[in-house]
Amino acid sequence: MKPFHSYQNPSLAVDLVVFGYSKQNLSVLLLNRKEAPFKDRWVLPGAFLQMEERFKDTCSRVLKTKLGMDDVYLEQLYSFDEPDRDPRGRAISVAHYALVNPARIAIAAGSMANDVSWFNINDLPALGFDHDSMFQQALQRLRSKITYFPVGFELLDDLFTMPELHELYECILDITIDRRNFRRKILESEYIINTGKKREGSQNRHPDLYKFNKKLKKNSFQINF
Amino acid sequence: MKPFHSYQNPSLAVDLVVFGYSKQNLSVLLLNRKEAPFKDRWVLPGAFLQMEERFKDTCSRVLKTKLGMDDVYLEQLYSFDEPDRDPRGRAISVAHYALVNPARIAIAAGSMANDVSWFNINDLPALGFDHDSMFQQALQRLRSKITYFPVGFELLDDLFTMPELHELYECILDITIDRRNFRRKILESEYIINTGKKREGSQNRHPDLYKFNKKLKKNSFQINF
DNA sequence: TACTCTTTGTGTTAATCTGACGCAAAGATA
DNA sequence: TATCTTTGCGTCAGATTAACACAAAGAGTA
Repeated sequence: MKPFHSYQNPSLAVDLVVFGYSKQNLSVLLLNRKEAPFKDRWVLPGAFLQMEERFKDTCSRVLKTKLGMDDVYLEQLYSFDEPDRDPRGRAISVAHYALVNPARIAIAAGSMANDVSWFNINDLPALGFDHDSMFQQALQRLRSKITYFPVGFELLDDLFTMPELHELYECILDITIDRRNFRRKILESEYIINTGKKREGSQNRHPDLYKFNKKLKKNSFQINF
Repeated sequence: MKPFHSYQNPSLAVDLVVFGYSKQNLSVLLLNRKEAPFKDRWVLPGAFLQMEERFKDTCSRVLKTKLGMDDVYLEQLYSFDEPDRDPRGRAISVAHYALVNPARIAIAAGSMANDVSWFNINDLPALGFDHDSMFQQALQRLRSKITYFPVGFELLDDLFTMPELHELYECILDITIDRRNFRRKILESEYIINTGKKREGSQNRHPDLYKFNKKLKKNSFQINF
């Protein structure tokens, strides 16, 4: 199919804010550019749309081929259209964010090791293009979303403990939440289920293992921290 | 500037969900198509991007030339990219929504009268293209936004009464809200100011006239109804 | 002028929710 | 068995909310 419109259209791309949570750290995946523009600067991974691709297809392609990730939570954020956002010419980018559990993927393998890296969100370098504002928008969206939708389980293992979930929320929202009040609110929301099992191996009392409730009655809730 | 990317890019368009509030009715502006595809069907107003235009420029152009509107509240919603969403060929559309006060614009003037019309949101025809889902998404966003950001004043006159604001919220959210509790919450949010004047002419007690507080300390709040 | 009807502005109160915190059980170590 | 830390469960005062009562304002009417 050919475009039916009269003038030469802008290039279309996606850019990805890939969040990973590991060891009480929320991180973002960045790429070190090897060519101009923004040579040697860190940027978000992205790619131009290929024929007949939908945005999510392009995102999956990037995640798969550049980063070796499969089956990732993905959400469209916003489309960036400033005419000069790419020095090479007019390009429109549809920003997305992804949530991955770094434990499940082999990221720093092979040739990638040098130019792909996780950065703690509190310690980011200045990014190329307009990627700083893409990141800010993604972080804002994630912070907002986690208070009314169970996206946390995308970042954790299938089984997790209450303290782990608690730390995730504190880390993402960058606030401290009373442990006991957090437990009460989360349990009232009914979006996690106690499996009856316990996490073994720790020195002190073994915490209960929970899993996410996949048959939520309501598909949204509101928790105010 | 020419695209620097290799393949022929999809066409790029914007589509607009224009909300208007009048006489206790929330309405959307629709266009009756005169050509195929979707001839004689109602659709959202929209247009293809022209050279160097940003999305908002294109939106303003549509609002100005097709609908005679200036200076309208506008927000980007979501980009729609299904390959077959336009039978004429691959086209990507960035949906926006706009809030206007119908009293301020002369809409049904001249040649437009036949093919442009307001529809109550509860009484919409089936729309062409994928515009039904665009509308649904816009309504959802508006409902969410109005609970944490003062967008209501875009739909009302500069001066308005408490009962008018109350009705606007009930209409948009499609719920009933206790009049007195609504007053308390809105006043606590400090996003409106009592002007001291009163609306004259009504048969009963003359309600106070309020205006929106343009120097809000906090730029967001949360009201739960 | 006094009475009625309706709308609008203000206040009250009981029920609910929230934040802050106490305490005991569980597990490992000494 | 005692100690230390973490985890699970409960309590309670203060804040917030929903439901509702009531008086003031305005216009019409007898």
